[in-house]
Amino acid sequence: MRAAIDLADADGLEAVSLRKVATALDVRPMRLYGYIAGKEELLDLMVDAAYAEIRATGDGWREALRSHAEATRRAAHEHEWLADLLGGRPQLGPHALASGETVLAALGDVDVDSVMPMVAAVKAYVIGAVRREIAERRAERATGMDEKHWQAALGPYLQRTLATGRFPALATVVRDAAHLDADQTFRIGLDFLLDGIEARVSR
Amino acid sequence: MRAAIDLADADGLEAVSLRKVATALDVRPMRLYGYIAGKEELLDLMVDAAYAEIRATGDGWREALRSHAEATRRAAHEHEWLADLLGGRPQLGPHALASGETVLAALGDVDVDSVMPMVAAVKAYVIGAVRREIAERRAERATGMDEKHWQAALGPYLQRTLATGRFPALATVVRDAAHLDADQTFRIGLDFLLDGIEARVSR
DNA sequence: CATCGAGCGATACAGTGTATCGAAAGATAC
DNA sequence: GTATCTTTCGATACACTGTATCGCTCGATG
Repeated sequence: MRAAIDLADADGLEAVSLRKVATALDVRPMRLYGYIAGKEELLDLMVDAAYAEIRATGDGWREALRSHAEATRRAAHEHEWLADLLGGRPQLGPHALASGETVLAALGDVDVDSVMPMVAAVKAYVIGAVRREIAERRAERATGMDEKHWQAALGPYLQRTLATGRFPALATVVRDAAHLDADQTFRIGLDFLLDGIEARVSR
Repeated sequence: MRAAIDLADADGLEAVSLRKVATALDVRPMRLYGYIAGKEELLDLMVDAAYAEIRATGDGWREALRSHAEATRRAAHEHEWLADLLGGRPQLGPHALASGETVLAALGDVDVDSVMPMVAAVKAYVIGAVRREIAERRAERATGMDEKHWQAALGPYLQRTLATGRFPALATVVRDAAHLDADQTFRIGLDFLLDGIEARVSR
């Protein structure tokens, strides 16, 4: 599993193959099946290992949810392949459960029936936000490699398409709106969600 | 692309191979490269085609965002493979842009700098929520196949793990909290988010 | 009618995950 | 100490995957 994570960190998830993991461990490929049931289980183990770093800190439900969200995002920045795997399968490994425990422990004084929807909503938001963020980062890395303004980076295609006048509202927003960076976008969306939760919970 | 969607609808995304698509079209595999650049482009085309059904309806920003979210979820229910692809790469195809246009058009009277964060947050939530929902649905289908209560469905493992006492908060929530169905969970989270947006936008 | 060019597809290559089964090694019984 | 049994191990094989290469075929042009 550690070998697989190293491979994925270096060259992405599609670089993880049982054969490469085996050679990294100086072992014959079939030997891996003595420890894992197949590749899917290996991926699950990788995700669970990543959850070891995802913990909630601070007091109160809001700070717990916020810190858990930021920790998840941080882990995905460190291991971009996590964005490909998060939410893809239910995570019930020990580290994932321990991670959930840290956030639920901080929600002790919240109505028990509200806890699940709250953390489910935050987790859903984080998964989607991180996915989009990593996807955009990869696209920037693939094309451009240096240009900061994605308008120019993703090239003539969008410019041309927006110039057709078929998407007036989209063109207006792209032209007139301030473009926030990834950190701001993530935090604003998270604040939206936490504000909405606060309004319903404390009422 | 239509052939690929049929394959994915029937047997999941991993059943989509260029060879199978080719034989479905009664064509030799290499012939496909006259129309697409590779498999990734085919997947992008599939996603863009799915976006054709994802539109925002109704008046006002809240109803636009809500309907867009529900439409996305509906599309993912009809094409479960969409959950695997959503958010994985930036979507700039014509149908995806047209989909975004319908929601942005309904946000005309919102401060232009607030528009992007609003739709980004909703899209992120939807992607994550749908992913988790489909993942859970698949897990239920794989194990059990009939049991409604996932506590029993995912078997002795969780029961045993929770019984260890290492995750007291988790155990309490699982035992005491009401378990909502997927529809309710999705809508509650979406309402959290829309409420939070409303609080910040109209202020 | 001949030549050329472009579209096409058979073949090939380097991979992938995993099933099978013979060989080796370790543990047990005498 | 030897013989049997059992468990562990790995080489090989299979059915796939996406895609590069390149010779062939066929239609259009001179």
